[in-house]
Amino acid sequence: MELNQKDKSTSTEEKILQAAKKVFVEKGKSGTRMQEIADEAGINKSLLHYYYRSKDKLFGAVFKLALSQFAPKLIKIVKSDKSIFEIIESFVDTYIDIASKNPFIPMFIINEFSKRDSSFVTKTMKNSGINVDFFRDAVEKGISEGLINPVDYRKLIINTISLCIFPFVGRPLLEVIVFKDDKIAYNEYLANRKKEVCELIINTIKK
Amino acid sequence: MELNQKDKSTSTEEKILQAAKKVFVEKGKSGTRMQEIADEAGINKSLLHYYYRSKDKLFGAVFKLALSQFAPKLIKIVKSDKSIFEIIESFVDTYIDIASKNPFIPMFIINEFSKRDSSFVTKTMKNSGINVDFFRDAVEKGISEGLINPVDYRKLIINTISLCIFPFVGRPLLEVIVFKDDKIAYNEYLANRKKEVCELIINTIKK
DNA sequence: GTCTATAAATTGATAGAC
DNA sequence: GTCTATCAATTTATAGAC
Repeated sequence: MELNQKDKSTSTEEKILQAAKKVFVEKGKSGTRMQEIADEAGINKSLLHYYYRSKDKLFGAVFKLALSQFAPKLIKIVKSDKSIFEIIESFVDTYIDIASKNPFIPMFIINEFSKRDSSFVTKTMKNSGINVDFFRDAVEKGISEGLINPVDYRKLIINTISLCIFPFVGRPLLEVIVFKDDKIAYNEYLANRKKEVCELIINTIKK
Repeated sequence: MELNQKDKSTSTEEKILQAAKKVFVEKGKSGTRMQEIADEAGINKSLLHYYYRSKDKLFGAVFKLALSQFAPKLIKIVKSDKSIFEIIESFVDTYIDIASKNPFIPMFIINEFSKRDSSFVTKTMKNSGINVDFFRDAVEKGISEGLINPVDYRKLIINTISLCIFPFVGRPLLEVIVFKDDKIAYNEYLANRKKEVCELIINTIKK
């Protein structure tokens, strides 16, 4: 019995969570209707409340799940004792990999953050384990060892994230304006993005 | 009489538009209540329908207004016959200037685009006059004149926009994670952003 | 043009049968 | 655990007085 319940992939609770994730990520919190989540999950609307009590709590579970697809792997990379070059390469590689498989999550997270107060952002980030101090240490180590030029670690991480995230967050704009509805061209561009971002960022710090 | 109506800054129609802009930009289309716009404008809710018929039409007017704060100036810069160096510098300078005065507009535009279908994006962009071909021409001119290295104009414009837009779109994240709620540090960073982005981009193309 | 009152539809949430 | 029925509150939109 308990073993069967551990098979969460088919449990109602899990079906709801996955359906909620799909709809919330696509339409945002305020644009989502509980009925649409129930339809997506193929179950009765009452069950949403039975398992998650309220829309707010269900949204909270979805947001946490979305964040957990990115945070742990990226934190591990930044915390490693590899060189700053390897950390940046690995960070860019992993970020673009995950985002390619979940292209709407970056916009979802960033947009919902911008619609809530900063205490929500602070609390959520603290819980996720994200901390820029490890990145700062890796940069300072690279500087003191003479590997890279002196550089502001904050500018470095912001530039790196900017270049990684924008192709996903700005996808609708890029597809129309830059790639003129040629989705193949956009995907080819994405495929080369890792190398391009790494080279650009490394060039700004290498001696 | 007609002269007084031309003074739109105090007309009811204009008061509604400005109030709607404030609320829509802050909360998004689905998160906005007509009552809140009326309260913000200090007028009766019925007047919103009297002047704009529906929430949808009012939103359309706001979106057009928001886009018009960025598009015309940027189009003019890209269309000019200046060198690609000057175009990039002027583009970055102007974008960050406008965004600094309207820090929530970039997120508003990009988010509402991502929540509608691509035909809406295509139609809106066509109406705005935005066209990447002028930028392509300026880049190719720079290449043929031997000013810059051969470079993909699409990558160039995407990298430029990425670096310009992210400090605004990702502001809640940056303030908390990178600047640890030190809003002064964030503003100092923003003040130096123009120079930083220009140098970074120019470095990727100059011989 | 501006207001009050209210219609008409939607939506989050609960009660209760099975 | 899952369903039907329904409540209570909200929200867009309109009718009509002034």
